[in-house]
Amino acid sequence: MSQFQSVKGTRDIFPEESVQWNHVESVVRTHAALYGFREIRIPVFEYTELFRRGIGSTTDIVGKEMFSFQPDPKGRSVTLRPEMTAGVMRAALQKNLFSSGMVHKLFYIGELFRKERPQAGRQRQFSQFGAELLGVSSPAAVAEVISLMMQVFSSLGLKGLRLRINTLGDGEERSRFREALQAWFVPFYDTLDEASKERLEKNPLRILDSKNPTIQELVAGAPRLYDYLKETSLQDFEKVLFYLGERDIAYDIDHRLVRGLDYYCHTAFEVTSSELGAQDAIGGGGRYDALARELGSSMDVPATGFAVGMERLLITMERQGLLAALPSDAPLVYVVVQQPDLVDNGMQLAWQLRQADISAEIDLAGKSMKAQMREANRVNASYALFLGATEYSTGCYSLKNLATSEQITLTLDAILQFLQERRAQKSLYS
RNA sequence: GUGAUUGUAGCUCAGUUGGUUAGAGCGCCAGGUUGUGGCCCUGGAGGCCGGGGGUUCGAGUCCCCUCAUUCACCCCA
Repeated sequence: MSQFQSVKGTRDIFPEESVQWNHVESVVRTHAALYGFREIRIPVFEYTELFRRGIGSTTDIVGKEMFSFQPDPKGRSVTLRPEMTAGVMRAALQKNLFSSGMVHKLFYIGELFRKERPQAGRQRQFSQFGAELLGVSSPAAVAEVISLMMQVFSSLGLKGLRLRINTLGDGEERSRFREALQAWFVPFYDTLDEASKERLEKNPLRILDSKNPTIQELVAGAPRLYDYLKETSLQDFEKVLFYLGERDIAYDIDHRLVRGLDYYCHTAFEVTSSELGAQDAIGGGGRYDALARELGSSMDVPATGFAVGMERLLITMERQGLLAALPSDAPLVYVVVQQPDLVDNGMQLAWQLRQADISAEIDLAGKSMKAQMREANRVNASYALFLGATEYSTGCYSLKNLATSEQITLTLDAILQFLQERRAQKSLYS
């Protein structure tokens, strides 16, 4: 259309929307602090090898969705982060955070990049917030992570979200199950669709959560991972469910839930929203005890984490009408100047208001008084402060409440004091 | 990567079987007595009808290509 076109799958967030993002982010920060998670910020790109090893080379993300490039002809390939977990783990290992067996609780908010075809709730650049609990892995740790995530949702006012949860067992249990599953599907090979055939080779577990109805019918009769779990794994899962129950967190056990990333084990979970289209997963996570080893660590770093898609979260909030009532960023005062020869004084006045912590705007384009008033109305200012010849000579200013049309005339000091009180009240209610 | 969808003013959209200066609502700007907005009234600015090629006396309307959008598959947050 125009010569100005953002890259496919990317978008701009203008001020009206930024208010919404800031709101969500501040709720995230507040609750993370409540649980003792502290923020980590890591690079937007990493060596490609990190993701290949961390996420798994059989996954679509690594196979075909990474933005990779070579910054220097002889250098190593690097990749725009398609997810956060591998990077967070790398950072922790690099800093040797676990030398004394410590536990680290970290959260993040940041942009990710995946070269997928854009559609509703899916972009090539998107944002997630999430948390990683590193250094210990236990049902208690899983419960902490899930309840942080769910508490953010409920604090934002979200309703009707569905938490699905499952256990994937440990590596050994999973590989026995995997073989059994493969063997079971072989006789039905010809009835499988293309995608499932490929999965049968690479990652048979993922056939379980196929969207294809005929595949789903087939899956109903397939072996269940549960039957391959040892007592300790089952008890581990039961304990997670126990904690969730204690905290009044509703969940559905879903045996077909298989997370797409290779590093998960034991508990895996996903939160979906019926408000979204086909891309209905708003957040997900699980335990990934083996990730550190996969990345080459010589010691075990058991861990649990979750990630939530900001865009999908905001879409859901929008559909539930949760974005309308957010506090506005409108100025408290709009300074209205009567005559051109008073604009310098007006500028000074606006500056004085701001010095007193009162948000103030003033016309910068030499507009008529009527236009200035319209502008004051348009930016939704609470008050108009008039500066004309009378005010200039008397030192008393007229302040108009734009909602009630009431107008008072006071000295500048009195007005500053009045507005500071109003500002305090305003922030109390917003 | 596959399949479909849409592309006309800042925004949401109309544009009849192809036919003279392409429209509406909202928004924007300016007026409606001299120092005061929101409502109302009047006027105004703003579109090579996504881009390129073709058919035709003539195309926003038909055909092809291209770019972009949206939705679904795949996969995932």
